[in-house]
Amino acid sequence: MKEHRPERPAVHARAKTARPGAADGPDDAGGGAHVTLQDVARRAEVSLATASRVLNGTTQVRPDLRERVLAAASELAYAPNAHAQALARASSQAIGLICHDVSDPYFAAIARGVTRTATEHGLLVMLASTFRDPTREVDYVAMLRAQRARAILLIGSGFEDRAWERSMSAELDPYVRAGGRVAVLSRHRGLRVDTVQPENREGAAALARDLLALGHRDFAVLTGPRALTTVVDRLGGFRDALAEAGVPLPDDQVVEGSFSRDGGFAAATELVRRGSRATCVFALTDVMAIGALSAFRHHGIDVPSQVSLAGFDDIPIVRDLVPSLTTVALPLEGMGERVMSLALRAPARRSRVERISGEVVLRATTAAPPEL
Amino acid sequence: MKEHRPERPAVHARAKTARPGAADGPDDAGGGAHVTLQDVARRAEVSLATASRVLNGTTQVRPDLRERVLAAASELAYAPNAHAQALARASSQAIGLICHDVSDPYFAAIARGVTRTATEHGLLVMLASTFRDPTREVDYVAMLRAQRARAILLIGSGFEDRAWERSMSAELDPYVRAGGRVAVLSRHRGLRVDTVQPENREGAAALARDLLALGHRDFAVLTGPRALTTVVDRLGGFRDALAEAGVPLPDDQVVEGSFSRDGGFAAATELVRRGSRATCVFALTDVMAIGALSAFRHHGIDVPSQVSLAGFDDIPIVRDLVPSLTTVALPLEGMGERVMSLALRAPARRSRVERISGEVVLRATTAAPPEL
DNA sequence: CTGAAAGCGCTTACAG
DNA sequence: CTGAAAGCGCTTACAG
Repeated sequence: MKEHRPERPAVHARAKTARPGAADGPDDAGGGAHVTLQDVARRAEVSLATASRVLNGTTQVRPDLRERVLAAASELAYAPNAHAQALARASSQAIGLICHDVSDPYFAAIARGVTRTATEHGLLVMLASTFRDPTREVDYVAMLRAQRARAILLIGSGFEDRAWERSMSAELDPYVRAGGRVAVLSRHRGLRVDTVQPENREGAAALARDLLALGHRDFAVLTGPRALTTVVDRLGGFRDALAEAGVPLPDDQVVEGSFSRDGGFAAATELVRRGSRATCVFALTDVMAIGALSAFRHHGIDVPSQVSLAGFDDIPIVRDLVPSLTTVALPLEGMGERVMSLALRAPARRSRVERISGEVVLRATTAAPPEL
Repeated sequence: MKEHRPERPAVHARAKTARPGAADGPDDAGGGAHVTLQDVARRAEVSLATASRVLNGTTQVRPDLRERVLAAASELAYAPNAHAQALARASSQAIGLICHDVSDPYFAAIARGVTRTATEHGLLVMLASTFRDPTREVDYVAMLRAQRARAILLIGSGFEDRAWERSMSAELDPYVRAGGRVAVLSRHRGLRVDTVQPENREGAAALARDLLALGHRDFAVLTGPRALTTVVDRLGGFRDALAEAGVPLPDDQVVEGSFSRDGGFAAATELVRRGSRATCVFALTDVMAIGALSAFRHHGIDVPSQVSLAGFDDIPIVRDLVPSLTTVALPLEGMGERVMSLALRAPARRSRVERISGEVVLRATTAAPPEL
């Protein structure tokens, strides 16, 4: 195909900007320049405008010209420069997805829903993992804003922190003002953006009631960082439902760990160390519950005969655990689809909130409390 | 901040291109235009060039001008247009990551390594899940090429299909010729690009030998689609090692399923249905093994006392399974870092191949075969 | 150190 | 239906 390479125009008004790896001339062996629409037009012997029209299918173009353009594009393996298109059209084909960690099954399932929906709309997903660093989260929003992403999706609990909220708003507000779309999952309403909101409080309360019905009266909770809204809601809902039944949840029965398998392991271990006499333990997320399950096993404590254990989320793997995990099921993949769809809809006068209810699923990690 | 909004120049050589949501004037309530460098320069009363220099820190700029530019940018909440930058600089800040499914723990772990490394280099990751559709894979490469992604990473087994190989090369070759970088994980060498190659064959062979040492002589294998190179290598390595020990692997003891939890469940069920008398089953991936474990349990077959089970990959969860899974451990996150790093290095004369060896980890799903 | 201006690769009203 | 040309928002040699 070398002989097909069109000549660059011999005369430029001024010298071309030198670019690394963009050598012109005969010795472009390693790293030639990209083929441009101009190249295609020249080879098809039509104007730039015509070539553009053919390739975008906007207007009618005479069949023979059309053929020539298509042939030229294919022969040159032309790929339009998305940046130039984005600039000229003032819109991009990408959306941004910010989560804490894609390798966490919870986010992975949601990301699956998001990417599938995005693909259906011909959009590309730019993925960012913050690893729970608030600063990095703000930085990513700035990058996505620079990318003129069509929408920015914030997945995962926000931080209860005024300073963070301010700097986040400082990025988000101008983005929205300029026409950007923002949708979030599991956030406090402080952000005033379209939201998909799992009913954490209600789900945890329903779980508490089912656990009480099993006969439990001594509970412990494995929580994540208190600064996360999800933690506040799930813990609050659980505690309130217990209180309604006249069952207290002593402070020393609430152990904090990170929202991870190891965090759950550590928190459960700490619980054991404290000599907890809880007959039922609620881990605020399934991922923590998995760690707790391992910790109990490690300490020779049988689940559920000695202690019952419940999680929250219903990530795919927990069905296959032995014993299978009791949890509050959330339609994770569907939630991903919902946030993406929400962000694709025209903005509303006031922010929308889609509530997602959780469903308690009693599996094998919970049973009646052991006899005294 | 409304009063700070700089006036647009009153006179244009011709009317501004009308853009949806880009209204000028007083009623830009919903969806104003983005703030541009021009706006910043005007407010700081400097030239465009100076504003650009300050914001990029390239050249020295007089301190007072510098201050003014910085102040203006911050007051206007300026975010540079990455597309314009990409166009002017002829390079972008994004890399593309193509995998089969992010929500699969195997890919999730690798994606984690990739994104972490990308972040360290200030790069954004564009993520695409193909859900194992070869056509979609080629389409994504085209999109990433259009985005002028700095690098394209292909994660996951390729397809043994001439037609697919051709169309993939048709996209990849011009991309590489134009200076794009490509690195792949688990591919056949046909693609001639930098590769991180887990030693599937050797790992499976080592596993076979350890299983033989345990006393097993009757094996079965749960495979994925034969068109995947990973399947060919793992199955081949396993079978060859058995053959070396004079142990056959009958064709009817090799059951094919999809590379997923459900595929593993189905394949194991089929094995049971066939009345297999294998004492040891090798699932080609951990994800399949998880499904198989559930299937055996479902059929009342105890692992490992009645049948031993082994997987491959060592995804994070398998340590927490009960019984914990015997497998061939691959440094998944590290592999993600390696592909990303490979793609960031200058291209070599001939493609590099980094071999990653797997390590057999005997856990609780394997034991000596039951007495006859 | 600073500014005017060309150029990056497209799209699209405007005038045939 | 087609082409010449402006404009999208930046960067960066070039000439002070």
